[in-house]
Amino acid sequence: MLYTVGEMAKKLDMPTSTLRYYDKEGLLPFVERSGGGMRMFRDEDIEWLKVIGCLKKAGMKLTDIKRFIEMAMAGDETISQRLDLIAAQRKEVEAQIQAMNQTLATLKFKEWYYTTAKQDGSTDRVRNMPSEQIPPEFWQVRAELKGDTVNQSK
Amino acid sequence: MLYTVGEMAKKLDMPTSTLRYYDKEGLLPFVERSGGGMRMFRDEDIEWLKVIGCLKKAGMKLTDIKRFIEMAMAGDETISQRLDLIAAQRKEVEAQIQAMNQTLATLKFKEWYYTTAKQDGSTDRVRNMPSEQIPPEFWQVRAELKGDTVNQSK
DNA sequence: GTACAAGTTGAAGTTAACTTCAAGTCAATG
DNA sequence: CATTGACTTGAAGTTAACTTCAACTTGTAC
Repeated sequence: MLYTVGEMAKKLDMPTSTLRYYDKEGLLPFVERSGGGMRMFRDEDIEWLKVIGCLKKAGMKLTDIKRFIEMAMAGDETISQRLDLIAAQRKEVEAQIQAMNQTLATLKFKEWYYTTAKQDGSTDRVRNMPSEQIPPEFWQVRAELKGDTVNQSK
Repeated sequence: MLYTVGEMAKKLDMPTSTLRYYDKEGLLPFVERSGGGMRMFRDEDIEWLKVIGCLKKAGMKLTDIKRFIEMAMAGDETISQRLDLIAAQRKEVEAQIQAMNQTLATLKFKEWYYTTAKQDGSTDRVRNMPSEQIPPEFWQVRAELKGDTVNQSK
């Protein structure tokens, strides 16, 4: 089955302009052309585009994704490099998730903070609250926000 | 304790240009000025800057962060709005973490894929491998990449 | 009081990843 | 074979969040 750029865009739920842009940037060396010069996507190209989407979500720049695609086009001699790149990116994403969890912890503290303040009708009490009155799961986050040093695990 | 923009930048490990930019954009209405017009940061401003950093990591735009800061400056009447904003952002971050985990799953599949291909010296076998020979934890991800419909839990 | 590092401002430049536009071509339909 | 909607291209425009620059001022150290 062959698809025009518009059909492929609909399948992947993205604008045609993005597909054309990716092609222009060299990310889609696998798309063929009709006699009249139109892009013809194959079914298996969907998988490539989904991989591109994954790498993008992982935070890779288009130029780096391009290099990955070029490696893949080069064939089996690049398998090891591709593995390295994917493994590095996996570690990257794991680090990002860790960072996001830290951000989440801070937001949860702030949510508790404003929930408490809302009950009081004022931030006065919660702002100056001593640690003993604060749920333990927030101790770490609050200390970091305030710049206090806190007991390190050791 | 008072700090100049340079001292504060060092404390927060960010360029002075960013602090000045944030100030220009109205994110730092709390910084005072010396007689000669220099920004004087207080210790408690560090906390505000860390909160701004948290909201930025959470994916908020500077204009929205500005609105939050303005609310905080307005005082206790805005507690409820601030709570709503933080709670919404917390949900946002939870969704982002979920999405990141999906991306991670795809990368892990790809890592297995290229590890297998590397052992074979070719992608041929793994590319056409039937599901039975693939570790079950990758079935879902591979099916989504290929666009296959897979058994939904129901 | 002079040097000089560090501060100030407004304006312009940068970057990535698109999007929009204009002018023209292709292909399916009746 | 004419219409029309979807396609083509290169070029220019957009956006957010900064960074850099130039010209000038402030504050501290000697």
